[in-house]
Amino acid sequence: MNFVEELRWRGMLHDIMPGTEEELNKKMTSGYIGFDPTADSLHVGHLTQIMTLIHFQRAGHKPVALVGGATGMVGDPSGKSAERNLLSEDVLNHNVHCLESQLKKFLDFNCGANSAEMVNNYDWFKNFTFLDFIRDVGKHLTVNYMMAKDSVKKRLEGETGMSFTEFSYQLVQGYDFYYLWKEKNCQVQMGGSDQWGNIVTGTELIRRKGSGSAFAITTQLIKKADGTKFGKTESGAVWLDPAKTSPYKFYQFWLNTTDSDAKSWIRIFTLKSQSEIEALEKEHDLAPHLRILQKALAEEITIRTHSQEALLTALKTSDFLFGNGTLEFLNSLSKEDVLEVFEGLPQFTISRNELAGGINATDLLAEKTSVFPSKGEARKMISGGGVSINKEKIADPALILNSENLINGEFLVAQKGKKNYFLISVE
RNA sequence: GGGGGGGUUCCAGAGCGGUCAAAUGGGACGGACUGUAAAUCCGUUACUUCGGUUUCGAAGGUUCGAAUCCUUCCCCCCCCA
Repeated sequence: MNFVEELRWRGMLHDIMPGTEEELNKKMTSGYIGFDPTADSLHVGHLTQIMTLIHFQRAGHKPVALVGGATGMVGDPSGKSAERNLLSEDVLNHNVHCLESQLKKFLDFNCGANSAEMVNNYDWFKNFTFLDFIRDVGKHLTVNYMMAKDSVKKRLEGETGMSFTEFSYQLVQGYDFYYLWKEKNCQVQMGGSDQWGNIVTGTELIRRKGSGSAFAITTQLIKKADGTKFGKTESGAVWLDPAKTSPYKFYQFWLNTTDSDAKSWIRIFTLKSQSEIEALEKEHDLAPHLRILQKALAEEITIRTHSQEALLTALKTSDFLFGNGTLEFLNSLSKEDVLEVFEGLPQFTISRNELAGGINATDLLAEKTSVFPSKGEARKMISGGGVSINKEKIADPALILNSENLINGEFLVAQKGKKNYFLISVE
């Protein structure tokens, strides 16, 4: 199965420039996707692009991952309703390094001819002067053409306007494509569907400035069935960096997918074959409450993004927190095992003496620890029946806790709602 | 440079001298139900030692009393040149 067919049956393909598929079938081709360093980690939203590169490589082509040290300085207006804040150079550099090391995990950089490659567009922009740029690049495209782009039109029609900086973004990205086409024979650029305009600016530049041809493929933006934004949870974005989103949270994010989303996502975010997926779906429909699809999805992505060990810890933690999580179980664990189960979950320490004297629940949760931001909120939540200590609901905000409540003589387990656990240990 | 319109609690958006910690909607969080789901219903959504205390771009002022009136400043948007 060729690359484009692969994307097609997985439901990933959004738009493809005529002639692209034929070109890819002819020979090994190199193609790139750009990632702008707007943060110090990629998040799950980037996984579609990562998977696209993986499929590209598996189909025998050469994937190039571009980290936008230069484009990140400008700010892509696509999909943004307001002007962005510029990041400082230090922050950008840091972000670029973080992204590079994350991307390395997903692709094979040492497999001969179609080894993956990593580039940073800052390398070819740092010595490009403004005058050279507007003469050599800007001259080839009209403002009329640039203004017709969706990303620009929306902002012109909108309320907040758009700086010249962001208006220029498409030229900068367009030049990237031109540069890679010229220097590295990179003929295809891929990206999310919101990138179509920017990518086409590149192929246009290649046509006009280089009299060459280049191709474009965009992938579907991931949507949730309920229309809300993909990749966000209560606690913010779901990052690929385990320090920002623990593997347990990461696993949980995927496990909590709705049935209909799971059916499309398992095609997009796993490498399972068509028949494997169909078999899983059949199994899932027979017993939806077992969430076979969600589990398969969560497991494969967690392993790819983190590791087999990280998955095991995530499973163990999930099992305790949502399965047969009893106090006896916790009591039977050693201190180290308890800490492992709670790894990646919020933890607090209080002094043993303080607890020995007795602390009321409100003070403990709002003052001694920051389970709640204020006492008022802690009180309201406790009265509303939303708080448990050691798996037992407490109803009285003034309940006094002391050393006798400790599990293993070390820990208190606080729960806000059902899903939010906090470990409080004494020292 | 000239003219106009704005900045209200997480967001959108009412309020336009006291009855305003501020309508309504959304979001978020919690409860019931459940599959750690969806839908639905209910509750909470500035801080508090529950006496009060700080909020409506910022700083002053008028008033018994201001988010609401005045002055200055900062910021945003639109139009004209």
